[in-house]
Amino acid sequence: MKIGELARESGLAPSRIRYYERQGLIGAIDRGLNGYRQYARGTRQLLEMIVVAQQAGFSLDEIRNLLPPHDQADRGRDKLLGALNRKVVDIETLQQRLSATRAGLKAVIARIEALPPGGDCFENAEDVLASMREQSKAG
Amino acid sequence: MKIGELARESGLAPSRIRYYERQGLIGAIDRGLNGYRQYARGTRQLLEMIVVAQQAGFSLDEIRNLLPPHDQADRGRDKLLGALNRKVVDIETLQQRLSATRAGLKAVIARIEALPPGGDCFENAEDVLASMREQSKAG
DNA sequence: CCTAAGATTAAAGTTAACTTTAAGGTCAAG
DNA sequence: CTTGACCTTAAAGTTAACTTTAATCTTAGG
Repeated sequence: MKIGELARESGLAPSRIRYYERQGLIGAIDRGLNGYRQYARGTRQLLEMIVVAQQAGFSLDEIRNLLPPHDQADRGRDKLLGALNRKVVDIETLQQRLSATRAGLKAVIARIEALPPGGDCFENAEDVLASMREQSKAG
Repeated sequence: MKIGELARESGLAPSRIRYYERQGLIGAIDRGLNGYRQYARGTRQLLEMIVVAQQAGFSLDEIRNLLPPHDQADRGRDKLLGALNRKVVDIETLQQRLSATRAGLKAVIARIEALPPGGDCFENAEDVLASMREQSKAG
């Protein structure tokens, strides 16, 4: 599979795929006699994992450390499992942060709705935000 | 309150606060006779809201549109409520995306753990990721 | 054979979100 | 009245994550 096809299938620009390669995210790629990159079937899934992780707020640098080494297959399996499990924990952390944020926002909204118009919103939001901070420490 | 004090209280660098002002995130600030910025009490909360929104994955550009105009107080109240409610929706969307991601990861982990060592991880992850994509469309 | 589509590289350009720098003005303390 | 901490600005520098450009090579089709 050449880069153009992989690009169409994954929805990523070829330049982006080459960029990820330069950044060490997808390892060394097989080359045909002409020098063209030849991708294995798994690469599309790998790219998707990268994109998913990015959407969850990970930098490419973090993702590189999260992904298994591209060479050794079996030592990679254990590292992959460890990385995936840590990633789940990271996502759970993020979820808790979002829950706290959402709860805080809802509290702020309730306060503002209960107020007579004309007051200083931020003045009244102070303790709400304080409790948000507490909550996020506890979470 | 001068910028240094606000910086200490908020944990943001003064340069960052001035940058937010240039970007229109905190509006025009009162100046003393000496030209120093004089911040109102609410500014610390405003900065915190900005940071929280950033951590939830919003760009400064999105945040600018989310925040109420800095001038009119009462028309601002309604816009603020609208913005906050939309933000809650945004957070809920993100939470759903994260849940889908987490579920997908857990499924991938279960698959890999069930495999005999030596196989091609990505090969087997294919339909798992397919179902992840379904889930995120539905969510 | 010619052409168009698609592959290659290195290097430069872009955008967001800041920080750093340079050159200065202000203010409280000794 | 000078020193040091803090403020001001405009402009330049930084980092991440890409994209664009330029110059060249390969391959498939009429």
